[in-house]
Amino acid sequence: MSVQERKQRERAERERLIVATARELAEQQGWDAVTTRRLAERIEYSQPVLYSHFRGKREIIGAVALEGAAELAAAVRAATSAADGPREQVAALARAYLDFAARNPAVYDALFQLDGGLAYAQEDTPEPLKDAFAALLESLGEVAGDGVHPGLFTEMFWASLHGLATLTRAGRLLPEDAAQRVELLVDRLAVV
Amino acid sequence: MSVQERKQRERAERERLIVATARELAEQQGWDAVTTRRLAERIEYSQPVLYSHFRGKREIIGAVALEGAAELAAAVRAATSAADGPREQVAALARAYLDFAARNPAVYDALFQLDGGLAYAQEDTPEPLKDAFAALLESLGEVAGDGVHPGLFTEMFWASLHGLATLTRAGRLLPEDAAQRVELLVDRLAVV
DNA sequence: TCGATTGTCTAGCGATGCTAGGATTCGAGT
DNA sequence: ACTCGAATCCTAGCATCGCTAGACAATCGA
Repeated sequence: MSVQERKQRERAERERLIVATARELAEQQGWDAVTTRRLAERIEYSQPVLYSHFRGKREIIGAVALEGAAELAAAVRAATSAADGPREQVAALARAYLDFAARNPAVYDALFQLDGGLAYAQEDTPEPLKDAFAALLESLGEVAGDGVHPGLFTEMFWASLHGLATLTRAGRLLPEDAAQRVELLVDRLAVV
Repeated sequence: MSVQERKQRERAERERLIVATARELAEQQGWDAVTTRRLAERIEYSQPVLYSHFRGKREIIGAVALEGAAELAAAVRAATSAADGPREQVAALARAYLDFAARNPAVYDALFQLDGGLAYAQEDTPEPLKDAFAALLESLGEVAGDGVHPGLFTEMFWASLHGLATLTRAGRLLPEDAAQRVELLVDRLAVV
């Protein structure tokens, strides 16, 4: 039995290597540079090995996305728990979210821009995605305001952050005033 | 001279045909289906003809984006001018914007998701893009609130709309509550 | 030690964006 | 009216993409 277990371990290890390498390559040179050939070369295996772990490139993107969702949730929770008062918590959340998007553009793309074959906003949505939304909800729900559904408010707030993140990174918004825009957004949206 | 003029006209006409066909194909089957071969076949010319009009696929996307920017600006202005009062103008603007994004997903992608090789937020930004932003600014500047820079406010509002548009269309947000989210956004962001 | 199963690789398919170079058409000048 | 040059267009091909079939080798159970 031990032999099989060792093989399973090695296989899982290789799968992590694939995901980590894909992520690394994407952050370095963008997702366009993440081709199955290059990826295979970097992990020092042949192309078909990738397909014994994932159905295709999409699933690899999806795996990076799930990894990123967990990190995003952790980053948001760390930021909010270190802040005092609802207003400051929300501001910290917004900054942490945008900071994550700016620091991990490829991961953010995998999560929200590319097709990773993941289900969103449904029952069969993977746990890390649900949890990332939950992390937002925890702080944002408290500033939704009277009579406003916390989930709906969170969705709207999240969408605003997402818009700022993507437009800024795509060069549609100048990054200089990013901080001011965040402050303005928090001031208006959060009811304290 | 007349001969040359006729040729120029025909050439311009063919360029319009390329852009219109690319847009049509993208709306029908998505941008992935817009390959140079399919596009060439639809316009009943060979592939290299495309490259005598545009540097490559990117520029074709860019051309569709510029066309879309003009339409978006017109749609926004039509909606705001038909509404009474600042609050209702902003709500109409938001609805018109999201409606445009939902009705013309491929054009919206060309504008804000794909790389059309266009410059944004700079001096050499094409006029239609500047004008689309100006259309937003005209109405949104009035509800920025005291001491808030109208341009900055418009950028933030625009980012929020963009986030709602993209997340909804990508299946990250359920479309059922779209209207509620818009109303909430307008209520919070617009100072009347 | 043998046979079967598992694991991996080489080679190749169809499709992509883009381009070189030849063929054809067309207009200008005599 | 005729020829020649230039503009115009197409055929064919390149490198690369995601993905897969089928051959080969390594490994395990008997």
